[in-house]
This record gives sequence, C-alpha cells and structure tokens, in this order.
Amino acid sequence: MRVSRTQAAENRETVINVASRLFRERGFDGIGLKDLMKGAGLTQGAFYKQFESKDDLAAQASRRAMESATDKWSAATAAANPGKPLDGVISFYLSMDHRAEKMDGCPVVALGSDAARQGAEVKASFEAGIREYLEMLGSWVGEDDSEKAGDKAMAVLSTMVGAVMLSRVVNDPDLAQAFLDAAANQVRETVAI
Amino acid sequence: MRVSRTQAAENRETVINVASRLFRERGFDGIGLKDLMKGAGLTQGAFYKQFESKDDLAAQASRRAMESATDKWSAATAAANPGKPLDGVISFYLSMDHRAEKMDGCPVVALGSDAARQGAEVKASFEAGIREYLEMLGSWVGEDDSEKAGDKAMAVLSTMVGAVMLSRVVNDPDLAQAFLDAAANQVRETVAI
DNA sequence: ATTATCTATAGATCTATAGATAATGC
DNA sequence: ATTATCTATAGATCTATAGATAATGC
Repeated sequence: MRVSRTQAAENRETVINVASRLFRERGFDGIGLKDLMKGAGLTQGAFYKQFESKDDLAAQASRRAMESATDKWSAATAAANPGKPLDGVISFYLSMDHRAEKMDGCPVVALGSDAARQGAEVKASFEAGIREYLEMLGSWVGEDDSEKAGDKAMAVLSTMVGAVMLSRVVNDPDLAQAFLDAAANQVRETVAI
Repeated sequence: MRVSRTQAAENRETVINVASRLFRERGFDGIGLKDLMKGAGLTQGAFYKQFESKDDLAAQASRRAMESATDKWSAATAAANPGKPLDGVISFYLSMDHRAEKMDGCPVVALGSDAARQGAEVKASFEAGIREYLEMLGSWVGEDDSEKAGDKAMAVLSTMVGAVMLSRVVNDPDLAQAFLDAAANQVRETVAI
C-alpha cells in the first residue's frame, strides 16, 4: 500500500492540480474530499497525510490555478502579433469559450466570490497571481510613468474580470457576448490612450 | 401554530429578505435552511410550505438582492450633484465600505461566481437586475447614439464589478484601495469621452 | 375543514480521525 | 522501523419529508 516518496510527491501534485480545476468548476463548497481524491485516483483516507485540512488544499489549489492562468497569459502573448501583446490575451480571455470553460478559466472569475469568504491563505494565493497579472499588463499598456501604468493595469484587469463574470451570470448569450465585446473595446482604448 | 394569510405572506417576505443578505455573506452553499429560517424567526419545518426547494429560494433571494441594489443606485443618484448622477454611485460602489459589506453590497460581486454555477432561474434574477444597472448607466454616460451608450454602460459596469471583486480577494488594503481608485478614474474618463 | 408552523426524523453527505496493511527506506 | 494509502467510522450537518398541533377561514 505504501508508495515511494517521489510517488507520494507526485500524488500530492496531482491532487492539487485536480483540485485547482474542480474547485473552479464547482466552488470550494461544491465538491467534497472524497470526490477530489477520487479525481486523483486515490481514496479520501490518504488526504490528511498530504494536507492539513480542506482549507489548506484550497490555498494550494488557488495558487496553482493562478499560476496556470498567468502561464496562459504568457503563452498567449508570445504567440500574439509582436508589438500587440495584449491582443493575444484579449482574444481568449474575452471570449465565449472562456465564458463556457470555468474549469480551465481565470480563477478570479470562477472563484472570486468564494475566495472573498475564505481565510488569508487563500487570499494570499489570489493576491500573488493578481500581482502577476498586473505586472504583465503594466508592461503592455504603453505608459512611461510607472504609476500611471499600474493604474491602467488595474483598470484593465478590473474590466476584464468583471466582463467575464457578468457574461456568466446572464442567460442570454447575446448579452454575454456584448459584455465581452464592450470590454475588449474599452481595454483597447485604454491601452491606446 | 397556524398564522393568518397576511402573516404567512409577511413571513415569506422576511425569509426572502434574510436569505438575500445571508446568501451574499456566506454563499448559497455556505448557509443551511435551518439557519436561514432561524434568521427569519421560524423553524426549518416551515420552509417547504413557502418554497419549492432551496434553489427556488436562491432565485427569489437573488432577485430581491438585485432589486435592493438597483434601489440603492437610484437613491445615490438622486442624492448626488445634479448633472453628475454617476458620481453618487461611484462614491459608494467603489469604496472600502462596499468592499467590507458583503451582506448589503452588490450581489454580482458577492455571489457572481456562485450564480454562474446555478440554474437558469437564479441567472434570470441576476440578468434582470443587470439590465436595470445597464439602463441607468446608459442614461448617464452622455452619448447620443444609444448603441454606443449601451456599450459604454457595459464597459463601465464590468469595470466596477471587477474592481470590487478584485479588492475583496486580496489581503493588502492598499492594493484593494488602488483597484477601487483606478476603476473610479477609468469610469469617469469613459463617461467624459 | 384547512393550513402555517412546529418537532422529529430519514437518508445522504461532509470533514476528520483511527487502525490495518503492505511497501519503502534505512 | 517508518509511512503512504486503504477501509471503516465518528460526529456533525444538510435537504427534504412526515405527522402533530393549533389557529384561521369558511
């Protein structure tokens, strides 16, 4: 029954990865430890040798989810039209695909309301990821003054997060699309100014 | 034990009002029917004569919460500097007080991530409230072209929702304040253009 | 006679722990 | 000898239902 240390470490990583996806899909309270561990091919009993508590896993999974999100931004930028790094991000972030894909999408949108009710560890995970977002955006907004760049980055991130959130809580797909389009235009204008 | 029809109707309203606040504070999954009914001075057993299911209450409470939010916007506008109706809304919506007051704050921020996982009835409640927000914003953004006004309204609402959401998921109060300030400036610029 | 609310409970599920097991690591 | 994982379970809580009660409404 016992596995090697490296296998145990791999198992831990798998649990965190699975949780980072399932929490985004169902919320921290929407999935139990039994199903989370099952998703990693283990049983519930193995959980507490790996994590202190469900809250502990929530913090680890939130960090992992944010890392995965910022990695996606980096990749999208690298693949985008050179000189227009933000366009690559806009085209997937403000899309109907992103609206539909909670599990692989931005954790701030998928879990933001839940995270606001969690403890400082979960919020620290989100804060670290958000600072990553801001750093990237700040370098793309085309401002010499770094304070102004930071302000623009925060405004742009707010607009993007809010638009996807709003697109998800309405039934009407046309309204959802309109939020995403309006946000994309707003963001492009802000960066261009 | 039995009460009059009018009393029963009042009880139902009380349950919806209590739920609209407690759901915002703890999430749909974060509070049980027992505590919800207790908040209205009743016991759990009385619940199912008033509502079909917890999901049913979630839809009713979401609608009530959105109505209360749009009422607040109307009141803030009426009290604001004439000619600058949006300023009244900005000053309370994009504030640290709003960040701290989940129970009485905007339902989209407090429950948006949760609502995205709910059924069509809950989303319909949110959609109705969001259309109210948009109608007000559309009349304030100072655009002759009504399509452009609608786009601006959606961008402004996205920015406001996103900023409060982001301010709540970070621990650092300075960063939270910066999100709110950056959003306020962005919104004022968008309206002025 | 009807019914809004109460107490009580069924049945499921949740987090966390206990003890057994079998393979690792020394 | 240690320990990662397993099965089993404690104890709490959750939604929903059943049956009793007492006041309303006809």
